[in-house]
Amino acid sequence: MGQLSLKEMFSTYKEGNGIFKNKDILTSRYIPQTIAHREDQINQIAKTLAPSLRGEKVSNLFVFGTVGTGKTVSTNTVVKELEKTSKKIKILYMNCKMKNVSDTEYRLLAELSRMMGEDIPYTGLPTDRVYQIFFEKIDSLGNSVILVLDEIDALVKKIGDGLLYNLTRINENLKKSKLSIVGISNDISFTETIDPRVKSSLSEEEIVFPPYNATQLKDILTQRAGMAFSDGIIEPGVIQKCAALAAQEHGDARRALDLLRMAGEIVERAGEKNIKTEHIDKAEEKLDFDRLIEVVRSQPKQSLAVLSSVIRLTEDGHKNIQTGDVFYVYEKICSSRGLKLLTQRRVSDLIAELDMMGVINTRVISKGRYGRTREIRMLLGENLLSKVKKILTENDLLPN
DNA sequence: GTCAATTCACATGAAAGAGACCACGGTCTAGTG
DNA sequence: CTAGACCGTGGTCTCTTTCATGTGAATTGACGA
Repeated sequence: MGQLSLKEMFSTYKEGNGIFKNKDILTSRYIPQTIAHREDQINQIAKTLAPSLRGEKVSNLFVFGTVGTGKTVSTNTVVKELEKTSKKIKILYMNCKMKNVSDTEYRLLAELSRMMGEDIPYTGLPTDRVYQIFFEKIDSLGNSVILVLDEIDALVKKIGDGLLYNLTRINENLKKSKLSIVGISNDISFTETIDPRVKSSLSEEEIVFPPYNATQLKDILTQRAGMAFSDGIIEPGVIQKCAALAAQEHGDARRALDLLRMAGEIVERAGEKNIKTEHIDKAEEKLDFDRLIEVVRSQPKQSLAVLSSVIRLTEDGHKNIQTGDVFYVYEKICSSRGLKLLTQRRVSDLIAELDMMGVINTRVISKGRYGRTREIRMLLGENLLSKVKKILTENDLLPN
């Protein structure tokens, strides 16, 4: 690429041919002034947390709802307002899905302590020591502390409910401060998996966020699009289509916003003037594509080797691929590349992980006398497959 | 023909190990006045 | 005397292995009609 074309590219990029006024408004980081169709829920949250203004202990609160129903935004809005209103309230917000922050008890406590200004090393300390530091720090604040645990189901899945148990009982040992927990979860059935004692104390109050329907999504999109895009860019029907697609996906507003933003980016890059409905289709395709490629690219070598085995078997025309077949091919790949050979137990887990990520599709079936196994199918279409194969080639893992 | 027992090929769980990373405190060493 | 290098100990974290147990329907074989 020559100097000039780079320069040209950057300058058109900078000007962005006037599609976006403010792209940030379409990202999930953006917190809108008013949250449409969530007044009831926000009021409920506010009512539950309000006693903290008088220094009283607030009931622990559980917020449910599928992805993109505004749980996080609504909770954050209330909580931020509380913090602004009273200096006696300290908010600790933690997204439990964050990698390397909330993978373990230690890290989570350390991070929370850090939020309160305590310097804790990333590793090396005994966990009970970190507990102690955390307790003491909270008590020393002498405030109402509200701990918001977003995606709390992910936390329990990773490190169990022991931490939650300790947190719910922490008030018994606190002299000056009071701690309340706000748990946010996508998974309503999640409470069934935790210790009943934790469950009862955690869900003193519960608030459910129902999914948005298409009409509500349309309102939200219209509101945001007006601020994010330049006037007259969006052709009629685009918002409707976006809302309808997202409504199919359990009323996920985040998805809807992503679609709209991606459509805008596609139009911007193509140097066109208007967003048309077909751009939404393209956006949907591209979002899925990008996500999957990113997932594959971030996989460790062993996992890629397993994926490579599946691809190999598929391309050789095998139907009904099962774990044993994959392991057989995987063994060959490992020995020819000098890669360390994992046990079948581990490979079985890797296959399950690939399934979770949506790269392959598996189903556990029992074939009677011939055992029980996973039936494995490739999911990737032509485009994705060739891109994935490129990644495999980069890692020298493509058979032959 | 019927029905319970058997069997296969893994799935799934739990526990424990390996090796990397890190903090902390003690000891050693070289440099300084 | 002191700052910094170095070492040993004790801790966590992630990935993995080892051992153990579970699973569901095709197959088998005993039994009775």
